[in-house]
Amino acid sequence: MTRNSLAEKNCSLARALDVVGEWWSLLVVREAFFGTRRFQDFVDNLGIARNILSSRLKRLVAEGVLSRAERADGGVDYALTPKGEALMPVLVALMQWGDTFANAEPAPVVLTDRATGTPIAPLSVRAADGRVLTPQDMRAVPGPGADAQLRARLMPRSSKR
Amino acid sequence: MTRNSLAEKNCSLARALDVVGEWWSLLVVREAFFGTRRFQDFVDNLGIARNILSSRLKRLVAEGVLSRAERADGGVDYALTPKGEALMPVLVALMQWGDTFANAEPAPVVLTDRATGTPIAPLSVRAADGRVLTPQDMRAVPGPGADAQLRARLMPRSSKR
DNA sequence: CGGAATCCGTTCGGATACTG
DNA sequence: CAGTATCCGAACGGATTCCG
Repeated sequence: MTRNSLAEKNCSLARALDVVGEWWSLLVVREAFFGTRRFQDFVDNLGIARNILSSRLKRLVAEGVLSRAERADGGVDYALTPKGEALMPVLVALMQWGDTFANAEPAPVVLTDRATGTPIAPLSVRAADGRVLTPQDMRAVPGPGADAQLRARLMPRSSKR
Repeated sequence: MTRNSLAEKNCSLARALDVVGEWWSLLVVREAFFGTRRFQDFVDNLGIARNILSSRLKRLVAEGVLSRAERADGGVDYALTPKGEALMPVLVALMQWGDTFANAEPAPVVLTDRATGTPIAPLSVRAADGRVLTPQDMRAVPGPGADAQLRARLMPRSSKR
């Protein structure tokens, strides 16, 4: 299995990518964040092919990222579940990185704090005590779910780098 | 153009995905974070096909995410550039989400603060003043780079939701 | 060791048409 | 409106081979 093999890997990142790493998935999730709920609106706003959208929605619903509800008038609403809302940091991280490094300057969309109307802060990785960490400040260590191979790969190099 | 059309879109997220959204890209970046630098090590650690790795490395170098340097002994080193290191929040966000929602419980890898050895904090989106924001606390507004269509889509819905 | 090149099956994704 | 079904070209990705 080409893609699914990723999910089997001993890696949370691969697992996450297996769920939302497909080409349109995160765009669909972002649309949902923006308030889009109808099939047709997704099509119009994203310019996505209908069969692909159908496939992505199905997958996201199956994974519990979106909920699907038929309305009284026959329409169908897709909305983010808590699991889907938990993807916010992922979206924000990607958007901010895109704005900073991969864009032709002017940000098309700005996320603001509803209370103050001011833009949100740049995401930063922090220690448990709140200190902002750089990549050099961090270290990857085997967790409880690490297999032997992974453990061997992460432990030995004491502080080489 | 199938994929490239994404990059043309008026959306930082799409731009970011165009660069690091391909199937192996973020895994490669994560490996680089873990200290992997040699072609063969990427192959061994990720189980990626050599031609695909070659393609991804080339792209990431071209995009300025990785640097490529030939060493005295003829070997080649790939390392993260600042632009690549700036992807850390993206990786962390995905890993944490995967750990929390898409995994069979035990985290295979734990990122720790090198100074204290304790796990890093969960990522959270914050307002400019540091308050933690929920998705409901946020609002997407058109930025300076928004086109007419996007502007029309983001403005009108005053506070509906 | 670090690729480039080729082969080949699978999948992706757009377009279109059809259904309820 | 919300899909489903089909077609088809393009891309992906693995395996293998060859090379400096």
